[in-house]
Amino acid sequence: MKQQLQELFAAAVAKLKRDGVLAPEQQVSVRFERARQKQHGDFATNVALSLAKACGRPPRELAQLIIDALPAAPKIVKVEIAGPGFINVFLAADSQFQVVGAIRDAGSGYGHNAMGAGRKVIIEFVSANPTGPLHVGHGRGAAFGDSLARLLAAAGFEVVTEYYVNDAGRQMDILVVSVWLRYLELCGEQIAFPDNAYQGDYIFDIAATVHREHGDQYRHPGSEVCADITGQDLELQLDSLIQRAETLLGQEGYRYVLGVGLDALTADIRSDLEQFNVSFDRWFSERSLIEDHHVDNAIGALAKNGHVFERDGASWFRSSAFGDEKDRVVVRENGAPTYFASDIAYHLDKLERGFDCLIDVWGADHHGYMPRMKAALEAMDYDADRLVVLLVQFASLYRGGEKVSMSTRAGEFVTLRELRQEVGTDAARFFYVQRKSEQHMDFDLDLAKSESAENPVYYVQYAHARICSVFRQAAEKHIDISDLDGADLSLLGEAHEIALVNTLSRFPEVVENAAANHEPHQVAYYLRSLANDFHTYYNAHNFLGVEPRLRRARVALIDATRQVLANGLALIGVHAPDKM
RNA sequence: GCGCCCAUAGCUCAGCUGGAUAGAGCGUUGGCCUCCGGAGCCAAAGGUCAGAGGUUCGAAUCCUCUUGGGCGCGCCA
Repeated sequence: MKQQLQELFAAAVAKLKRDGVLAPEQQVSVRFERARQKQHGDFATNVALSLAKACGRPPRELAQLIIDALPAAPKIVKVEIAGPGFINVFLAADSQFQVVGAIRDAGSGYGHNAMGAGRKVIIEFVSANPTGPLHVGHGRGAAFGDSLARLLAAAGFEVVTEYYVNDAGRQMDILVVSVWLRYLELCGEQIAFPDNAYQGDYIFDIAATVHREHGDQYRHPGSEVCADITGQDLELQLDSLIQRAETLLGQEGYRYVLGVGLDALTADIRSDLEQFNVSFDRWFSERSLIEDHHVDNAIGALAKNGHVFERDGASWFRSSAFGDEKDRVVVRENGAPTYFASDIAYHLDKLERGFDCLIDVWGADHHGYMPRMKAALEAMDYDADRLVVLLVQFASLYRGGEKVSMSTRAGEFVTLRELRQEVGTDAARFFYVQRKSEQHMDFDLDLAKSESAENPVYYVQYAHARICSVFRQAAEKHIDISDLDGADLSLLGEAHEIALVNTLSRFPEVVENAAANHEPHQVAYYLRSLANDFHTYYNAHNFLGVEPRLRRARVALIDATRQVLANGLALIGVHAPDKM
């Protein structure tokens, strides 16, 4: 509808150009907004206001000229000038109800569009280090990234989702040490477990697996393991323990412990996310990049273009030449590539796989990382704009009015699993996705629990269940609601029906806007308002207990409503239940 | 010190990319059919859009400054 209006008005503007009212070279984009208030009609445009200055006429006079130049359109019943020069358009009510048929025809495809034109997009999100379970902070990124993927797919993009597994580097070493020390405790050794190793209970479970499978095979005397490592700096102590693990376990043993820990943690994360209704097309291993020499190749690509130099025994990428605030190390003095180096390789890999657009969802604490990543793409002759980084602000967690720490090492965080089990996946996802991603978020656990019954998600789901219930009632009471396709929609026209159908027809715009701006929260807000329109209608009118022709029209309308509720909920990964 | 994000009702948040009288939920107060599910509906109260300038027909929205909060500024990941 919006588009039809734009075409009509574009025609009017073209006529004014021919008549010399507007300069032929004048750039004009007619934009329509839905009127916020009923007395302003259905749609409004400010085109006369924005063009008034350029053509030297008062806005209201220009508005009249545009209206006079408008081609005939049966769907428009009235056009009027309002305020300083807005043009308000009033549509014929019966033409608006046609969307009911369109929705029922399109089914689950209603609201989808072709904006993406099949362009390939890869969305990387969560990508939490596999050193412990996901906590509620990760939940926000998961809910956001997954909803965004659904949204972009609905907008005609070819979407692939990926989880980048940081299975290389020091954190993995700390994991090995943590597991090994707990294992040694299980063997009966006296160990002073370091405060800065991973404290969580899940480390015991992994250690128990090692012990169960290999008994005392990796056992060494506690005195030997812990010799000479007291009294130093805590991080240095950890380094010493890592070295000790390497020498005492040997390469094979070390890799084994690492593998057990990594497998257990990634499997845990994966099942956790699946129960959160989030699944990834691929889990991409950082380690594989290093072992397959992709990291070397990426550094080579930078070097080939002359952007790598040596200093202090390390290799540096001259990212400052591309807008970064300083240069960055890619190969350490000890010969090991940095995390940044593998990340460059990872992004190069994504580009080489043919993705037009790379979307990274990062926690806000990584924002300083963006300039160097973009710099790397440019240095390898790629357009940096192909990388879109979306920052998700932190969720500050409160319990009983006090801020809760979310440190993985301390093991004191609230896990996503706990949240899910307490409030449920649907409520949690809706709660997360309601906030736009760049908004700071206060997540009060007590509140989330106590209000879970008040969560708007139930309001929306209830609307869906209620409609399903109407259909069940009809079947039970043998009320005829067949041939909805043949319903005479012109029988509709109550104020509540007009409000409802208006909201229904808005859905495609909401999807397009939400996808274009990467804002899933718009869908959540839309759904609330759609559910509100339905509940209001439900309370004011009877569907089944009216004469058959009107019944058929009304049931067709609520069937379309059910469809849009289901489509919208699907976009944010929330179930649309038949009953609650 | 430098950089990024944020500040809207008592609380948690929207505000359609600069539009008309700033909106929801929760909380508070008062109402609703013996009828398709009351996890619902209707109504009321609640605002100097952090503050000050600027841009223009028009600013919560754009620019500058100030205040207040979050987060960064590693050969960690």
